[in-house]
Amino acid sequence: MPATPIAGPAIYAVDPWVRGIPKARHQLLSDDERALLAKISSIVRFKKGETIYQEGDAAEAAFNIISGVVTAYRRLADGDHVSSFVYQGDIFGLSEQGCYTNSAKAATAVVAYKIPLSALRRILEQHADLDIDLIIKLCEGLREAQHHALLLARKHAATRLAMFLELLERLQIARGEPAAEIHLPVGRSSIAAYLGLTPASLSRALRTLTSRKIISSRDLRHIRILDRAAFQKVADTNGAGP
Amino acid sequence: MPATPIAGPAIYAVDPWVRGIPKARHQLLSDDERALLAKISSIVRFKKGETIYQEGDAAEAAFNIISGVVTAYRRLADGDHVSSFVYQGDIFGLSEQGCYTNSAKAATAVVAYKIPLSALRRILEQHADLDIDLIIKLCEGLREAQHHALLLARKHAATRLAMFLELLERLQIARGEPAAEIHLPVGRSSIAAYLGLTPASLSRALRTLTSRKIISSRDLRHIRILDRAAFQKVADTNGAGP
DNA sequence: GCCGCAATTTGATCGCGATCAAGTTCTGCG
DNA sequence: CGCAGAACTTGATCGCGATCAAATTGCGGC
Repeated sequence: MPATPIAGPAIYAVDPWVRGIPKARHQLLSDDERALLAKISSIVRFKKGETIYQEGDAAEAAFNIISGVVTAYRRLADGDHVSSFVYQGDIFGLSEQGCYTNSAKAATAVVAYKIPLSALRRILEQHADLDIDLIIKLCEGLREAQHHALLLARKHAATRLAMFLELLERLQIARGEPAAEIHLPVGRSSIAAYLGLTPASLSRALRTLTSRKIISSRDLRHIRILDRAAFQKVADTNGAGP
Repeated sequence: MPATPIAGPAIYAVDPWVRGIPKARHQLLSDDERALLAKISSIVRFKKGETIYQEGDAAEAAFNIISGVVTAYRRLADGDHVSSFVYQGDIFGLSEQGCYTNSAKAATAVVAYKIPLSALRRILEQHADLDIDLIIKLCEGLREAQHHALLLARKHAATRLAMFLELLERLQIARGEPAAEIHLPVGRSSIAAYLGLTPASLSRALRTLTSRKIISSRDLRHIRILDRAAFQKVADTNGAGP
């Protein structure tokens, strides 16, 4: 009975409830676990704009962000595709057959734990608790990737933008930050690359929502939702997937 | 030092090499593990077209496909978005806070293990090996979802189609099936829903590649690649992400 | 604060996929 | 085998985002 691989995100059944006792999403690691990880990992710093690793490099370590934001992306013949914005507490450094499967660069100044893969392997073999927590993190990542695909399937630029702003707001709330205003972690072109739009189209989409008084922006990095009902309508119904 | 959640698929550093000894992707579970799972799970069957569960239902079980193909999708106001086609050996039934996060229906007749979540929890707590295997499966699923997003970021219909056919071929090879011809597991409209196209546009994209002698189709479910070089060009360079 | 460069916005035009509608083929079932 | 309904293909038109280019704004360094 040979089992076989996947055609898609075919996983799951495990989430923060898996252990019966829900953990807050932001507090997956216990103090003991943190101590353990700290012992085997070093702290590294990156300047804004610095490349952390590139697709195809030999993967020797994973990273766990202490502060700052990292952009994970793939370099394509015709420009980059941003696959995610990685925040404080998140793990990144996905590898396949010993090589990184994407590139990563610091969107802001970044401080992170650098965890050698060899050490990580050892830990995982012994520490069942950490396994579970990693599984939970993976499920979150999987859901995020699925959400990204859902977003990209939307036809209208304004809908994609609204879904993205919704996501940022949700994450801000989950992090316990004030959410009256949505903070954009990166510049327009990176957001456009995440949304599958050109910077020009993104700009127009912002303009559309702004002129309809659905959102307003204090500056390039801060957006406020003025008309929640209209906003939801744009995010939900409009711009249908075909 | 509060850690925080994600803005994307922010995971990884773990893959089938994680234990030092690579496992074939299709043989993640040892015989012991299979026996263990078999003991706690029941075998269920679904007829073609039958709904297995729906988004929002209380999640009581995960599934592991023995044979057949399942379509995982989300129901949207304006039509469905297919998030993955799930094959033999894959696990599905992703839940969040006790409810399924997507719907699933049988694309063909399906036989599957049904694994109650309560049992799965117990197993995972005790069986470290299974954890690792689940982590690997999750990483695969995550990569698939990221690939899906990459595909959906492409502008031209023909490029999306070619990337999808490439994926199917890769999976066929991984499963050890002959790959001279690509087998489509589902009908046109499901493929269109996966590609973020209308059935009409998908049909036209097929026509384009066919008339350019890049592919040929024996019938609605079998496609052959005639001109590999041209095919790669369509899949890689053309239809750039913005 | 001022300079220079990069990022963003705006404008005009074009092309591709959506849409709506009408054939055509496939499929299941008596 | 033939029928009925669904799935798929094809056609004509429209709209939105891409594209290319120019104007403007924001930002780092001094």
